Amino acid sequence: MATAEPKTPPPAPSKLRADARRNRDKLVEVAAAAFAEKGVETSLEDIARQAGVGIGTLYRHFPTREHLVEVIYRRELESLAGAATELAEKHPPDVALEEWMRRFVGYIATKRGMANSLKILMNSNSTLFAEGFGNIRSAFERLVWAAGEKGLIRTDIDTADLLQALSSIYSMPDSPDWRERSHRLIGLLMDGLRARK
Amino acid sequence: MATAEPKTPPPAPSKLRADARRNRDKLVEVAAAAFAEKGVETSLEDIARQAGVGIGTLYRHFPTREHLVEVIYRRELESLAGAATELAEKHPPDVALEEWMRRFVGYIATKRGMANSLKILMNSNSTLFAEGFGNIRSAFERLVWAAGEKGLIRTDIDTADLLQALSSIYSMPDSPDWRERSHRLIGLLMDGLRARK
DNA sequence: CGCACAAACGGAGGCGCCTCCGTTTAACTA
DNA sequence: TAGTTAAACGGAGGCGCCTCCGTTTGTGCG
Repeated sequence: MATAEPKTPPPAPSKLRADARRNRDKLVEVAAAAFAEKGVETSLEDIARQAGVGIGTLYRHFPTREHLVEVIYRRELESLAGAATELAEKHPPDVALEEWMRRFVGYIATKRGMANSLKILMNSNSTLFAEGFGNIRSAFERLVWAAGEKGLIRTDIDTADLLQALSSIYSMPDSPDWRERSHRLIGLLMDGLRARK
Repeated sequence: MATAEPKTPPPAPSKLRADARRNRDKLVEVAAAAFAEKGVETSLEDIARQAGVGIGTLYRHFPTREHLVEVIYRRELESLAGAATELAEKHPPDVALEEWMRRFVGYIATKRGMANSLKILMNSNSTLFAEGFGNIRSAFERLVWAAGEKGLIRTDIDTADLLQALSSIYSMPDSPDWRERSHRLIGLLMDGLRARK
């Protein structure tokens, strides 16, 4: 009988009054930090408080928790894809690739425990994900290709395999030395990639 | 970081003090009715109130909402399987079969909207389901077999197919005439079963 | 400017979740 | 029957969710 209701979609992005825009941006910023630090279960009232707005304002901008999560998720995905271009400009291709992979695992590390919310989103809005993941994949492929082009890494590898290997870090139990472990793994992969076949 | 915690399992069934046993039984009874009528989202405080116990008592017996749902779910599954035997004793095999199918459909109708809670349960406790469904399947097979034995229905049908057909009612949109529709469908299936090949 | 008014704000209030702990009571013993 | 005690009770209280609506404010217009 009572299945999940669609609710009204998040408000159209443009044509907001100046104060509304300001508050919305502030909320997004605070929420991103809060989710990263304390997980998606963070109290929305806390987020509103930290953003210096009333709880009503938060709910007007993001009618459900999932709407907010979606916006943050999307933003991070975009910034990750964008980082590829930026890194490619500032570093040699292989270094750019390695650094990007580190950021990638850092990103998915954040998403542990978010699994539930993400699943709900995936069902209700699967285009978002196709799109987001597509951007990530092509950003990654550009980096790999550039490094291969310069002869810095081998060219006979399947980028999908590589991405899968990185994603599998998701299932590593979280321990204090988590970051080191993942960096070692990435180092290992890079050595493999640099090895002449 | 913050994934779903296991919590302590539901308290062992036996060796309860008399009052505890009474309260537990009453809670189960009330909860079954409430879930059936208003869905799994029903307020637990309401259930406690209706059962005439404090909310603390409810939580002592069922540390999480899922624990309570599981107990109800299991109970209903058992009673459905048990009904097969009972019906078989009181009616001709084909009538017993038809009536049982109606009950089956009525049962799964209750579970709409419960999907979420059930999924959580399935992940955490999959043996429960294997067991429960196994009982249902064999109860159903007994009925079909008995009717076939007496020559009341054909014997060349696959019970799994039939059960699947019944389950598919799950995806029928809920409308006021839902029950009639499902009964008509069952009638149709029965006619098919009775038809000499 | 100053005005009008829709847009946006914000927080009180109602509800449900869950925990904690002082009080009650069933059950066992002498 | 009275006494003891561990088991069980229950509800107050703290927190978070979300809605509703009276108040404030940005914006466009004369």
